[in-house]
Amino acid sequence: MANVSKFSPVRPMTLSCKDCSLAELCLPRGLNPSEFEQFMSMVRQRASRISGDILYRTGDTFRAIYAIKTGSIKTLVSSSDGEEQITGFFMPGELFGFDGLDYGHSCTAVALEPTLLCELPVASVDELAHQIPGLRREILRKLSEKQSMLFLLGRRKADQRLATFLLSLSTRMQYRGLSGNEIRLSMSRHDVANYLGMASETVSRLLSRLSKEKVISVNGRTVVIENPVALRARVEPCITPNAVTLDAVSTG
Amino acid sequence: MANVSKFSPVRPMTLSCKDCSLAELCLPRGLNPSEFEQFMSMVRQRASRISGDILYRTGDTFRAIYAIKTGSIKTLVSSSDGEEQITGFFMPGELFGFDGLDYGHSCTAVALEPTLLCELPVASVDELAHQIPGLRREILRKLSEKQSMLFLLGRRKADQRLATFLLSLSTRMQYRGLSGNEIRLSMSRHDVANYLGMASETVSRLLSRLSKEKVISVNGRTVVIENPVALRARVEPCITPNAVTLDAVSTG
DNA sequence: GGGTTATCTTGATCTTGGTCAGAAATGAAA
DNA sequence: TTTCATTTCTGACCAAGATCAAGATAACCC
Repeated sequence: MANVSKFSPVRPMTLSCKDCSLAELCLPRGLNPSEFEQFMSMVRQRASRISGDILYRTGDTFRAIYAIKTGSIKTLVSSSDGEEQITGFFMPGELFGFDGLDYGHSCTAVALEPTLLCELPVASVDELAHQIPGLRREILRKLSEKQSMLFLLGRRKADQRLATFLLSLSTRMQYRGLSGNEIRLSMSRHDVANYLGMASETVSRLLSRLSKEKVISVNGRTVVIENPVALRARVEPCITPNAVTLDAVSTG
Repeated sequence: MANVSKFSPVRPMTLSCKDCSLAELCLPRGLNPSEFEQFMSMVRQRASRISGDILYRTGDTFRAIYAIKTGSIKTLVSSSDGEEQITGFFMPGELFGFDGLDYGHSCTAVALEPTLLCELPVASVDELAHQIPGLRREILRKLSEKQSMLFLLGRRKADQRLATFLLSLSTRMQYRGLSGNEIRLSMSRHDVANYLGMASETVSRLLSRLSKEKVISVNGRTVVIENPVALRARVEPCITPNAVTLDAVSTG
């Protein structure tokens, strides 16, 4: 699968985190001014011109935490026989790369489209924790997010999983100031299916069904949520609002 | 569900971690002597006389990390309509309680049998990280364990999930010096099923089938692995040895 | 543009495993 | 012991969803 080419470093540019439109999103919450300065001084940029580029692979030594500026990323683990499990999708303003903070990366990170990243080089967990205390909380948040995903995969039917997924994407878009009604999926049906533990045909069928029921409208990889209330009703009988978020679920 | 009574504190006893037969197991790896002293001085004990006792609930403020001395524990999350998802089982020598290190416990922890715990009071993550650096690694390990469980629930059939579960229990028993051939399940079929995302009838049927095929023998809650090679063969075509461990999978 | 390839949709089966129901086993209480 | 409750097992049935097999679209490349 995927391209073997790597993300390329981009010259620092004049850009500062302070001026970045995503600053409110991608910076860890609760950094004080001096922490912020420190964070900023460390950020570098990397870019992938095409989709399929690999940022890091399973086993690579941990070197940095990443924030997405434009584009999107998937993280995945693979088994000995080549089977893959997608463990997370990441959108602009989201942080990832926490996987394998202890003994090298446990995931592989792949660009889903041309993508621009901000990279925060970190040599070790200790350094990370010392330099940016706010990032520690981010790790713990990811730890507790696991439960949502276990719940989703273990206890929910295919249609509920897909509805939850769409709502999650929508919520995450809203978080970065967009309406969240029109979702541009950067991943294939196959990827969605893999992530949600079902067949890609099932994803197609469920999207068609939701479309026929006027809950959403689908045009290629663009999904418009026509009736958010109805969509939410698909998951609500079972999952608490809390467990529904699914935001950036992954250890990525 | 479950008993509302709480675990009771037990007077410190003369016991020291140094003399504990589980020291090698439950102590975080890589503590230096001074860290060890510090760890030891903080440990208190709690006990549950009966099964069903609740150690902490979702929402409770985080106060301690726990190590199991005897007995076992399950951790679970529940949705608004009372549905429960078991997120982990913990056996003697295993650490748990990391869930909700940031904003209070995200799980509920319930005794599966009379259980004796060692409690390591920790007021906050910061304190934890400062006082016992080795514990930080433990948190990260749990973070990366998530992938195994996602893989298992998302990509594996019911029989593979059950086989993986049995092998995980066996491995964990071996880790504490037991043969791991004879497994005493402290949890009900219902709990196993819940954890693995299937119906309890399916667990029964699969156990019967494995028994009929002479891979295991089942007597109530005691499972003897008669043919470890055959059992391993059920999961191996698909999962890497790495992903199979499943040890104490949970955020608990 | 036209041809090629990958992705997506839809239909037709078939299998896995869930649900329902009742029997058997186990355990706890009197 | 007898009774009662809980857990477990097994069978019968059914539905969700996987798999197989074409087509239909869309993306890509010369």
